[in-house]
Amino acid sequence: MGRPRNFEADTVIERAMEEFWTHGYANTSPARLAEATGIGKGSLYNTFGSKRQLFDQALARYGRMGAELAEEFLSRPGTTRERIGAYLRETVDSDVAQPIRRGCMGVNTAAELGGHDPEITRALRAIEERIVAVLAARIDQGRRDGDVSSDVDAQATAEFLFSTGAGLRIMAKTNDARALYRIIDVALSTL
Amino acid sequence: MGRPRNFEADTVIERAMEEFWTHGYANTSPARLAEATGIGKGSLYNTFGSKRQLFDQALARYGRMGAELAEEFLSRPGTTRERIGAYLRETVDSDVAQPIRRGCMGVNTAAELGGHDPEITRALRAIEERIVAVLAARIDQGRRDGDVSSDVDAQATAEFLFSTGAGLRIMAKTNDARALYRIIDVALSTL
DNA sequence: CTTGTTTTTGACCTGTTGTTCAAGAAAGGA
DNA sequence: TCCTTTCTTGAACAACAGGTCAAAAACAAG
Repeated sequence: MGRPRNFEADTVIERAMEEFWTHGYANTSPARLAEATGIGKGSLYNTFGSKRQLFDQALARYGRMGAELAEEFLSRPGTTRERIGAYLRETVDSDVAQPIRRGCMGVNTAAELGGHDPEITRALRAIEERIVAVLAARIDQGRRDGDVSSDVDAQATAEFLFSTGAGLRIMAKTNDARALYRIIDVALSTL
Repeated sequence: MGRPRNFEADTVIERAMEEFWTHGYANTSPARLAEATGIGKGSLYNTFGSKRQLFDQALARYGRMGAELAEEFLSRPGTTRERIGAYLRETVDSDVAQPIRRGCMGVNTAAELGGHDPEITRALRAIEERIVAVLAARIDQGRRDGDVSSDVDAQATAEFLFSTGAGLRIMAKTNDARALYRIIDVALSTL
């Protein structure tokens, strides 16, 4: 009953995510969101409640995508170092391929709202923990396989590599791919 | 001749820097700047031209401060690893000490405006190069002193450590000091 | 003093922000 | 067919953004 929606909420969230990702939270106006998603401002508010709630959903979606990407790259065959290297290079490549360097939405959000907004800070933390867990599991596997020294602390190194990823996404705003690749090589020498 | 200023431009830039640092560019309004600096909006525009130009000066000041901090920490006695470790821990400590985690103004600016605004991107790049040069010089010294292996590529490792610093400042938004210290320890193992 | 010059201030301006709302459109059920 | 319900849209809203400006204030020189 009632008039049916003429859009898919998921598609709207995806387009909103792109917009927030590219321009940040403060610099993305409802008018811009309406244009990017193709639906009216009224529908946006009717469906998602507020700009902030839409952002929450966009960030959650981004977090899921990020975790899936990490899982995908780290589960493929190869040594731990090869796989983590491929994963980090992939993030660099996809970053550099974009006409404007938008970096990582998680990192950008951490810079803009992390520490100020408790709810967003928690959400970021949850995304971080999920990816760190994937990295730690892969390093642990490497220790069992013998391609990673047993001296390596899987959790600490996973946190370090996540931090390296964050740093890389910031550096991607001012550096070219070659410099970023060099940084990855140094980071991988900890394995 | 003429009415004298009843404020020091440098003090105003410093206060504005704090404001931009804490809240970001978009989230710092002229009204807020006027309140934080203690002078009227008119004087602000009369002296600095625009919010953007004031920001440029604030960022330049931040860059100078950052380079000086790096020089100071790396010039003190100790091994390369000790000194760079102390420098990285210092940034973590000063971050964690603040009631709200504001991170690094350079990193925050890179996330917000880097890649979008060519002039700001260049300014960030200049700050980065200066600090990387300080790090590279210290690593080179370490190689001569013998506390760093000659296998270590000073420039690449300096870029890596700068990137680590950027990552740490992002991680400081969601992690406690202990986790950040652990990340520093792993990063230092590349030396 | 006056005059000329450079500040200072807050009121004011225009455009935009995030949000709401009234009016109408598109369905199913009575 | 006419409700009822749920959706759509864009106009309208108060608040605030970034910026300007006229008037008054504070000095030095004549």
